[in-house]
This record gives sequence, C-alpha cells and structure tokens, in this order.
Amino acid sequence: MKLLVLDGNSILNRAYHGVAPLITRDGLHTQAIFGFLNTVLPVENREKPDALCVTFDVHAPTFRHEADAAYKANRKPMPDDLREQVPVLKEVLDALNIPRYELAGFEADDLIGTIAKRCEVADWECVVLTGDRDILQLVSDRTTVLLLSKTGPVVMNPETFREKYGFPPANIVDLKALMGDASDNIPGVPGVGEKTASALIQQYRTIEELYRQLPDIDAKAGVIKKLSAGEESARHSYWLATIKTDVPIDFTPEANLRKAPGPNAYALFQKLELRKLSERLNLKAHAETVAEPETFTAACTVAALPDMDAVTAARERLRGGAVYARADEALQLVVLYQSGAAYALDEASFTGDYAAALRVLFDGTLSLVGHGVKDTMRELLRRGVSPDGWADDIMLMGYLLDATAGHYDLDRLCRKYGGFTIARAPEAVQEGEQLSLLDTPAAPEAVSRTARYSELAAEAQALERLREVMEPKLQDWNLTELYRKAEFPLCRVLAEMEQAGCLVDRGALSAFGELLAGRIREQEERIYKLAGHEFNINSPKQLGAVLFDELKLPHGKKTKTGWSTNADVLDNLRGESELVAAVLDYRQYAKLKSTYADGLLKAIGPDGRVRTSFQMTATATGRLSSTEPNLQNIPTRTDLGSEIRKMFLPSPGNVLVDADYSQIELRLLAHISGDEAMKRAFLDGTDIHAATAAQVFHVAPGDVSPEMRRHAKAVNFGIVYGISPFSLSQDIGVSVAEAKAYMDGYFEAFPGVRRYMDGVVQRARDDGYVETLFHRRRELPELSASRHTTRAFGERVALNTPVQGTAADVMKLAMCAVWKRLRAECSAAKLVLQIHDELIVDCPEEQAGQVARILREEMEGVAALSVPLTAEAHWGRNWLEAKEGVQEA
DNA sequence: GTAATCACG
DNA sequence: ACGTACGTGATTACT
Repeated sequence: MKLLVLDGNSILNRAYHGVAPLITRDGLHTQAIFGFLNTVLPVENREKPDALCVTFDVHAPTFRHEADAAYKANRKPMPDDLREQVPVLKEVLDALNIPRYELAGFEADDLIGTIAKRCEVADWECVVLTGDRDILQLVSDRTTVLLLSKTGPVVMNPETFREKYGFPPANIVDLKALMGDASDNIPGVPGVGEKTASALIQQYRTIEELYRQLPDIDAKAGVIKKLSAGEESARHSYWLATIKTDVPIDFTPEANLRKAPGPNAYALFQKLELRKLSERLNLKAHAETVAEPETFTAACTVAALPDMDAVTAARERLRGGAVYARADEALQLVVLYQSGAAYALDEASFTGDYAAALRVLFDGTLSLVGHGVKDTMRELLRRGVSPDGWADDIMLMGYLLDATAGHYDLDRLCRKYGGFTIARAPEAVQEGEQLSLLDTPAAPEAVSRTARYSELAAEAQALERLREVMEPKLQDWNLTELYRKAEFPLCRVLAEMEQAGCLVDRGALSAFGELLAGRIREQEERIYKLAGHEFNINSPKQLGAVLFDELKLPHGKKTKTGWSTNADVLDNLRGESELVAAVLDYRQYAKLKSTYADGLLKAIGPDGRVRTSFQMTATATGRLSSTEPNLQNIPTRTDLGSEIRKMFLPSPGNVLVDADYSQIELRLLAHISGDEAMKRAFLDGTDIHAATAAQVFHVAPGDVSPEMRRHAKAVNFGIVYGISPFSLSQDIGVSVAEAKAYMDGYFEAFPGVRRYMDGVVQRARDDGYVETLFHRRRELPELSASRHTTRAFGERVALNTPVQGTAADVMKLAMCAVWKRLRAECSAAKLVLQIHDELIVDCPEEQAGQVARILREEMEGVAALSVPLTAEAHWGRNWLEAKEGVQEA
C-alpha cells in the first residue's frame, strides 16, 4: 500500500511564485490554488497512491524551539494575496476529501516525519511531495521524496540521493549540524560552510564519529580549531535540524484511503472559476445527481417528417402555442417540440425539396422559440428561406439576465436557471477516435441518428422549461421591453446583415498589400542597419533588447515581462534614434498588412463579399461585437489606414450610405446626469468640446484654441471612462497637476455630472449592479472586492456602463426601426454594417437620399430624451467617401 | 494558452 | 502605498 503526503505550505509557496496571477471576477486570488492542484494532480496520476493526505504549518504563538523565539525570523512574511488563499485551499482540499494534518506548535516537517514513521511501522510505502530539501533526511527504503524543482518533481530515494550527495540521506542532519541553515536559524559551526561540511560528512558520515576522532582528522588546522570550538553549537544544531517523528497526532495510513470528491466540490470550483480543473477532476454539479435527465428523453417520442405532406400536417398540428426548436448548425436536422410531441425534419432522409419544407415550417404560422436564433435565421436565409415566426431566443434571455456570464450554451443555462441537465446520447464516436472516420461502421450510425433526434427533442423541451423560468425574471427586472423591442428583433436584422455581407475590392486590397510589403522591407533594412544586426522586429522581447540594452535608450513603462515597446513609449523616444521612427513605421505597415490587407483577403468569399459574424452576447455593456473578420475595427485614424476603407464597396450600381450619431455618449451623459449646463450646451447645438473648453479654461467661447478644444475633448472622453488625473495627464501630455485642474474645472462647470458619478457608484454598491436607461443590467461584484484596484475598477465600470450601455440600447432600437422602414419603403436597401454608433446601408444610388433620411429620422427619433439625439448621414462610392460625405443628407 | 501590441467606438 | 480610462478582436511571439 502506498501513501502520498503533500507538504501543503511548500507546494503552495512554489505554486504561488511559479504561476501567473489569477483572479476571479469577484477579486479572489486563485493562482496558488490553481498552481497547487496543477502540481499535485499529475503526481497523483503517476503515483496512483492508495491513500493521500496533506500537511500544513500552523502559525501559532508557540515556537518549535522555545529558546529560539526568532525562529523563522529570516523568512519573508507571506504576501497578503497568498495568505488569503490558504483557507480557500483548505476548503478545496476538504471538498475533495483529502485529509489535512496540522498541529499548532509543530512544523509540517515534523508532521511529515511522524507520518512517514507510522507508515514504516505499518509497512506502507510513503511518498512525500515537497519543495523543501530538509525533508530529504526522511528518505529511506520505505520513504521516497518527490522534490519539486523548476523542471518538475525529482525522485529522491536512497540510491538517487547517494548519487547526488555522496552520503546516505540520514546524514543530511549531520551536514546541517556543521554548516547550519540561515533560513531555519540553525547556527552550525561558525566558520564552517557548505564545502567543508560536505567533505567532512562524506568522509566521517556523522558528527559523532567526527568528534570521536577529533583532533586527528583529515582537515586543515583552522577547520579543526573551529570544529572543536563549535562542538556545543554543532550538537545543538543537530538537534535543531532533526525532524521529529513523534508528534502527537491521530494518524493511521488507512484513514487516508482515497475517497471521491464531495458534493460541494463542483460549486466551489465554479466559484473559483477553475473550470478546466473541475473538468479534469470530473466534478459534477450537485443538482445533476438529483435532477432527472430522463425527463426529456422519456417524455416524448420523435416522429420523422419524411416528405412534404408530413411537414404540412405537422405545421397544422403545431400551430397555436409556442413551438420549441432545435437544429444542428447547417439545419440539416431540425426538431420541433410542443406539449409532448416532437417532429424531426432530416435532410438526409427527406424526400422532396428540403428548402420548400423549411419554408413551410418558417412561414410565420408557428410561434417558434429557439436558442441562438440569429444564426438559425442566417442559415435559413442562406438556403433562400425567409425566417419568419420566431418569438423568443433563450440565449438572449440568458444574456439580458447576466451579461457577464460569458457563455450561454444551452447546457449552462439549464444548470443555471433550471437546475437540471439534458440527457446526452452516449457519443457514438469518442473524441480520441475521430481520426478513424473511414472505418465508422454503418449500424452505429443508424443508432446515433435516432439518438440525435431524441437529444435535440430533449434540448427543445429544455427550452420550454427555461422559458418558464427566465421570462418572469426578465419581467421582474423590467427587461421585457428592451428584449421585445431591441434585443430579440435584432436577430432578424443581424441575420440579414451577415448574410448580405459587404463587397470588398479584392484587386485593390491585394495591390495595397504589395505596397505595404515593399514599405515593410524598406523599414526592415533601415532597422537592421541601424541596429547593426538582424532580429525579429515583431518580438517585443528582441526589440526591447536592441532599444534598451544595445542602444541604451531610456526605458519608460514596464510590462509583466520586460520594458514596454508600445507606440506610446516609442513616440517619446522618436528624437533619440532614427531606429525608433523606423520601428513605428514598420509597425504601422505590418499591422495594416497582416490584419487588414492579408486578413481581409482571406475572408473574401467567392462572390467578392465579406461576411462578418455579429456576436450578440459578447460584451458586458450590451454592445455588439464583430468577429471573423472583425469589421468594427477597420482603420480610420490615419490616412494610410483609411485606404482600406476605400476598398469597401457598394453592390454594383449602388452606393453606401453611412450614418452616425454625433457624441451619443456625451448626450446620454447629459440626459442621465441631468446636468443643466451640459443639457443647455446640447440644446443650443453648440460644439460640445469647444463649450467644455470654454468652461474648463475660463475663456470666452470665441477664444477657444484648437489645443484647448483637443484637451477638453480628452477630458470629456475621460470623464465617461472614470479617468484619474494621472491617466488624463498621460493622454494629453500635461502635468498631473494641470490635468487635475482641468478635471476640477470640469466638475465646477458641470456639477450635475459629479453628483451623478457619486450617486451611481453609491447605488451600485447598494444594489450590486448598474443599469441603463432601458434597464439593461450589469452585475458588479468588483465593488465588494477586497483589493483596492479591483474596487476602483468596479467604480469606473459603474460610471461607464450606464452610458455606454444606453448608447448600445439606443442603437439596437434604431437598427430595428431602420430595418422596418427600409423593408417597407426601400426594399432594395440593405443594412450591412454596424460600428457601435454608425450604420452602413448598401442601396441603389437613386434611393440614397431617401435612405439617408430614413436613417437620420429613425436614429434620432428612437428615444425622446432631455437633449436631442442627432445623426449625420452621407453617401459615396466606397466606405471612406460615404463617411466623409461626398454627398450629404 | 498567455502576453504584447494595436486597430476601432 | 499603489496604480493609473470604458468596451471589443486579430495577429504575432513564445512557453
């Protein structure tokens, strides 16, 4: 039988220092716990012990050696964020049913010594995992030490120990008696260090033997003198260095036999956001063992719809109440469920026109509830089917109920809102076996097909259960209107936008890529010449070495891994070396080429159009995001970057109409805060940044210089983000004192804004969340975190989210309104892109004026606030022209 | 997989 | 004393 003993403090310490900082949303540090488990689990897997336990030091006021009150005086105190993790780790170990041993007044060493001894007596094998070399004295025939090193645990048994040190493990105590140990306050023999001590022990083994032969030993006269003077200290040190094996603990190896994790383990790991580890340990939600997964599979049978007659009949039977729909990604299999009856439409076995069948089911007669409806709609559109009849999207409900959850897959929502799990068909093909697709037998395929029907039917039933729980919650939180008027209808709008895509000039883009390639080569040559050698300019590490080590340029900010080489830092070094300017140019060209020229080319479809995917549940504030490719970060701030925008084209014969809100966030800040001066400025239609400058710098509106306006603009933006004077000073390049003066001036001019800022943070602390004008909610656990920086972050988020989030709400409402108007009045016009405060429509040239008018009207009229919302619309033959306004509405 | 950088609103 | 702006996504280097 084998016992694995974990030296808790030692492993924890090493884990803490060896793992990057890790922190949960609630501000709980977890890196040491994470590192601990990552150290221990592989060892447990390899060793496969029959029993497992862990020891800890208890830092009680009694010391191991009363005479030595300065014990451990030379050890640094534990950092706060590590100390915090100790009790949590103990909770984790308890949850995993790993017994802990700790005893006030005894070090872990002594506990481990005692445990090893009892194992030997009981004829158990004992393996100790530790990073502490002192433990090595325990190594024996029955006790092995796994010593943690940088490369992993090293096995230390009597043989490997002897190989390394040249004497048996027990004599490590004798060694220490001579050389001492500063970290444990073991004095040793004054004047005898590691070299001398090691040589003596290799020869004489024990101090007993050494002193017996003294002074006739093989050593220099000085050493002999020191040894004889230090005999008492040596003997005392020997005692100090000896690990005790008789600590009074209640321990038998059998009591530590491995047990399965307890029921709380899953929830605890969720709380600590240790999902990967949770999976590795195969932890299950407590509810899962209680809930009845068979509810869904057993509750109904699934009828296949083999032909059009069956489809039409099913539609008639389903019309009326809500129909719950699940499908695979390509809609090759669609399962509909309603009150105990389920139907499967399967492209593989359907006789007739499959698209026509889809058209029947999605003609608007049914009232469909889905999960991720936008994607389903897009696939229907791709197949030429108008996606009508959709009534609800459970995924979006999940997003509105918790915008920071991050993931909204069905299984997670079931666990979170239903407390149940969907019964999954056992996988026909296991993950590891997927390489052998060729020899998949036919019979299991048929079985897994029906299993797949039931699985989707179970998912559809789960949707029903979830809707029953989630819809009332939306109502409780006043989110129904936002959901009905913006969030849900946006599925259709986005599905059409994605499916429409945007035409991109492949030839021009590729030529631009060539141009950039040339410029990149030029800069490369210059850089290598100036540096005196070649290196990878894309590597911040290598670039940093060239700039700061070789050229000895002054370094600015630091990053986790070295000195920052970002544009901010390099800009300040422009004057120091031509190389710096060349690097900045190189970076600009490289970015444009890799991300935009090459990246976009890869995304152009055979029809010349680029189709992004809009993510509806990605942001904490309610904004959309755009991926594969991201069309919300196409360059605009530099002339060279703007070239890319020239390559976004309307469909042949069409123009692009571009409409954007002007200063929507500041207008919303004026409305939400109710600040009179700010509202006045917007009502009067003045230039808000100039007006701010006049107030902040105490000058007449006519005397505002461009620089003053620029600074005021930075202040305006900064306020919305909850900026500090330091950051503002960094942003606009003035002293911190000046920046502070600007902010004071700002709050004096707009006292309502300060009142709002104070109020919203206080309310957020009371409620634990903030909300937008339309009640979109964001939970803010950061505000009750123990760490100051986390709390400060929470405060900035509390300031920013209502503003950014309301802008997102407004835009979503506007998009739905615009979509409806365009459908009714300009059916040839298509929305193609949204960039947060900007919309782009592709439409026939002759409709451009009308489309521009519709965009402005709907965007401006979407909400009646105490300040006007204004939008500008322009059009042109490419995105750049449209934005700049070759033609204006 | 994480970090650094940089593109956008 | 400490760190220092909100919200995103893609690319590259490196462990």
